Amino acid sequence: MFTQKGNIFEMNNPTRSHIKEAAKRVFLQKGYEGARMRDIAEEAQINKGLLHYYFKSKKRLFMEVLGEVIQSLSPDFDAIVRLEVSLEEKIALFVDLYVETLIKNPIIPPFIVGELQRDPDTLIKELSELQGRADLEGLFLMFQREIDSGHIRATSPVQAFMNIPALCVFPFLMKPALIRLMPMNEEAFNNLMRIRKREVTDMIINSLKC
Amino acid sequence: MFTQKGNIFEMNNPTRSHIKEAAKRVFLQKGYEGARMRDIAEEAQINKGLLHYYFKSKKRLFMEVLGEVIQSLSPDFDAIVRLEVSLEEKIALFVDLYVETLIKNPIIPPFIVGELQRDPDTLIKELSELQGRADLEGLFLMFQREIDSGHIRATSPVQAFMNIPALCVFPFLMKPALIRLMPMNEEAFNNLMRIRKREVTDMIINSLKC
DNA sequence: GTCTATAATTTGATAGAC
DNA sequence: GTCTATCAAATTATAGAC
Repeated sequence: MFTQKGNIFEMNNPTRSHIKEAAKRVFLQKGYEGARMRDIAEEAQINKGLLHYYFKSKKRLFMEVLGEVIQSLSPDFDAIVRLEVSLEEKIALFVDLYVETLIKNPIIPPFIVGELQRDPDTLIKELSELQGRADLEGLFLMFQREIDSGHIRATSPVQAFMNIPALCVFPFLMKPALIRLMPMNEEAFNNLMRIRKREVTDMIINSLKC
Repeated sequence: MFTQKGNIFEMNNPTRSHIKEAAKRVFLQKGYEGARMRDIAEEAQINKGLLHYYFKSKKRLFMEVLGEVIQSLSPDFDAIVRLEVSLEEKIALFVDLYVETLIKNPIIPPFIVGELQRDPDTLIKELSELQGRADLEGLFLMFQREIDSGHIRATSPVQAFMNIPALCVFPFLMKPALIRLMPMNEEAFNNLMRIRKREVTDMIINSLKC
């Protein structure tokens, strides 16, 4: 019959989704190995038995959470690719979207890095099912067009595409170190990242000049 | 009397250091939470009892391993800073050292990211005791001199110093994804990173031009 | 020092009352 | 559905023989 798993039924099941949200916070913070079912029950302010009633096992609960996290990872870069603006503006928009998304979800990067180490295949599988492969091709095509028309220098797209995430995400991975060593608070860090947008955008654009 | 903890006595205690090396491999691979004392015993090909005989507890064993990992993180950037070569060459040397170190120790970055999330204060404390603070000041001084003499544009050193690690380390954090999505093997990945050195060096130098 | 056996604790999972 | 009580398995840690 109707499974309780789909998102469509989730709103009909406030307790279930409430637990899942609590689990998401705990898993994102502590990772799969570090997270305890007890922690999740406390975070959701229910007892452990109920966790198993709704999700059967820690693994299954985690898989559902992972699915949702992956889903949320796909803000529409598509829209930017299709915009009728210059490459420079597109890059600026990419960087802006990246940094703002990271400011909203600062603990996703270390979580992804941890999962990539613990169980890469499962994570990759979930990522692949995001059907976002087409977008990537669109990106490559755009890139090639720009090279052919002489707007940018011929360069490896793999290398180039790595640079925006590298420059944007890395500071968030080092955030616990940065805020302690500077030192600075959450807000100061976010300000630094917003200022950094310009720096990153300029670097990327310069690196593509002929 | 003489404690067995110091490095001086370690060579007199081959079993102990042998266990520690095994523990290092397991902790680096699986992280503190994911590592099992049983895994470590198997890796060292001894039994669990002996682990506690030498290290008392998992926590203590981990702390010793962490200390050694942190120590190994300090290849001498100092020497490069002091070299009598142009800033451009220094940057190229930095990038080269960074990438080659990462190729030799590819699983350190995700380990550090994990620890930075799990217990940042302990990690930072260990890092601070590396007495490497002086070097950092030297780096800042060098940077400021270059700005004053007009060789590079005035820019935030915090931002600038983040860029080399970001561009070098990030691909290693994404390595499990990259080798599966391309796909490529270990050797191909390392080749890509060696080719990337030039790309990164150029980006950094360009970003500093007036 | 090294091993085997076992204790003590933690943790994921289940059973059953309400 | 939700809770309490409990179980079974896993995991860290210790005791004691050799």
